[in-house]
Amino acid sequence: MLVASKDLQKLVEQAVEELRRQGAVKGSTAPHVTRTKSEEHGDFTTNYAMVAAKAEGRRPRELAEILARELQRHPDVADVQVAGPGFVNLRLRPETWVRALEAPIAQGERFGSHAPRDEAPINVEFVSANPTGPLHVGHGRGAVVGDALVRLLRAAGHRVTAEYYWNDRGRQVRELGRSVAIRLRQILDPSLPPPADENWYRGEYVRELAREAPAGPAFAGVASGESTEARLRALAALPEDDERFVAYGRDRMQLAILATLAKLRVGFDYQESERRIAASIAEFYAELQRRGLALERDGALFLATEGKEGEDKDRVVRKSDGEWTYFATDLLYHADKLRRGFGRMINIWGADHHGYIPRMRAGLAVLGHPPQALEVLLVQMVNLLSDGQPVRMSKRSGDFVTLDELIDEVGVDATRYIFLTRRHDSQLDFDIALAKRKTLDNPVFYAQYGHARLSAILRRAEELAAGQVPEGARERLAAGLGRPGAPPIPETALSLPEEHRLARRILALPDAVLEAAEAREPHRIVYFVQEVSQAFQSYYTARWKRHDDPILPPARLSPEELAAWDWERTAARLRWIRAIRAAVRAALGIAGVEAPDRMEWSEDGDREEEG
RNA sequence: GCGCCCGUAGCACAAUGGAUAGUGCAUCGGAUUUCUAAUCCGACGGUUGCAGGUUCGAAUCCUGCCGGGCGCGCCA
Repeated sequence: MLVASKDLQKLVEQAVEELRRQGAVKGSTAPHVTRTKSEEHGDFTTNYAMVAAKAEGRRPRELAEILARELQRHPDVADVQVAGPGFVNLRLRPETWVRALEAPIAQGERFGSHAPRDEAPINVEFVSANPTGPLHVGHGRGAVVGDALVRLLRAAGHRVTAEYYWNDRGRQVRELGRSVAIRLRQILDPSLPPPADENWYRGEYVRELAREAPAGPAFAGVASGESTEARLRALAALPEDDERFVAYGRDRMQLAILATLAKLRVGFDYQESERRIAASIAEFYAELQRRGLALERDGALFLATEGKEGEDKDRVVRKSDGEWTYFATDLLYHADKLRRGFGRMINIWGADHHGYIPRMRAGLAVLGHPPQALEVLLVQMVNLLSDGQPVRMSKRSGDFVTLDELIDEVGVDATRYIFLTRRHDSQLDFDIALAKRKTLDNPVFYAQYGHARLSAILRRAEELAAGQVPEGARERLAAGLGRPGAPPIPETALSLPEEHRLARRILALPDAVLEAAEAREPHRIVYFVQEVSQAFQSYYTARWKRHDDPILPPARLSPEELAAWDWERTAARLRWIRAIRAAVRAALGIAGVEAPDRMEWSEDGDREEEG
């Protein structure tokens, strides 16, 4: 059946090929088919005639006429029009669209997903925040965009590994360990002055880590038996740079971060550790040095990145004090990803890291890898607002609004949905008050409400079918609800233009998934949900407003009126609603947002509140 | 100074090089005897920052300028 762009693409290609066989065209130009933007232009369009005009030595309109005549022959094609400078616009028969609704109904939440591709898997690395503190709101956006991208790529048929890279060694985690030690001492002696330097972590969470330290497994040998007080003393006696503080702080923060992400429905297939990667670092760079790709200068080791990917200088991998730089391990890590068999690496970074991209690409180029194998999506910053007013992100030194707090405040669905309402590279205003509001200006509410309404109609139809209904109504309802053995519903029973329009829209989801995955833009799926919800809500209200033509018969109808009801039309609409609901669910599933079957209306009456 | 990103309606943002540049919010006007009530319809609103260029066709690609953001450590 012809409802996806690739089907139409094939149809037009075959038409051009047929014309070539007949000698009507030379056929050296490949046609390209797209969906139309406007309904007046039909369902699909091709600009073939304009693109090919020069090579064919014909006028575009003339070519278009020839192609149109050929396309007209397909049974699913209702009509073909030549328009404007030479567009060939193609419209499918309404029955073709209605029949195609079987796909979302049969596939359910998998609708829109494509068969696995025979390609190298894609690695998507995201969040990768240092295990030195709780995640903040900005990390949340990266997490949701990354997770939605993983879901989207999988729907498009890619094999994908979702990955987290822990920077679990180096100065930052050492400072966290030291900070725990400092706070431990302060618990025992509150008059102790804080260290003079600014490097240590002063957040409240570090105090908490210190308080809970005596129970930490890292200290099993140090702090056993006796009272908490005694165990605290034993720990505080350890030197500030004791490795056990580092291990304790790091392990606790890793667990805390993963717990926050799990709450946000974000999970990983693989977690890589910098400690593990770094084990082979000396060997790795010694080899590069032997091959002349890394050079020692002034006691430091430089990678020969100058002149690659726009890099204007060589980059340090080992400092003169003998420490390896972040870049050194990062590069080794990415080389290792390629060794693990990934054809493509997509990294999601905060926008402030954009200067790092050429360096990484240049590094890969030095190693002889294609630099394009690394794709970086930069996620722009999030402005937290409440009713349009900026929310202060920093309460005091070291503290900020954490991702945990945000999720608890507005809920997982709202958090995810709102993070997906903008393209990753544009700044995002996150209005907390708006996200909680149950009004149509809250996009999360609007989308979920639309889905709940669809479910409510089906629920009501079930009730009807189970109750007292006239002769013939029960089996029509059963057909509409998709029960086995029910009589078929003729395609023509769904007849309104807006019904056909919405059918076409939801049937575009498989194409939308491919396009969004290709563009790495999960936010398009949210737009899809928004559009479908809007179209349906409009239809719903309009049907009801007319009174004479709701989807289901109103409860107040008399037995005579019920007997005269057009149950076949109702059945066709129920089937249509099941298809819409499947498409909305599938799309929300890619966003990782729940599709509720009913809305919970708050009792304290939000509508009384002033805006 | 060099490099990257961005500039679209009052605001927030869409738009594979396609046709009359869309959607939400806000504002104003209207509908509504609920199948879930908070829904819906309409109007207003644009020299796509400016000037050139490429193209049958430019918001989109190229060049220059103007304006905004960010990055340019032997930091992480």
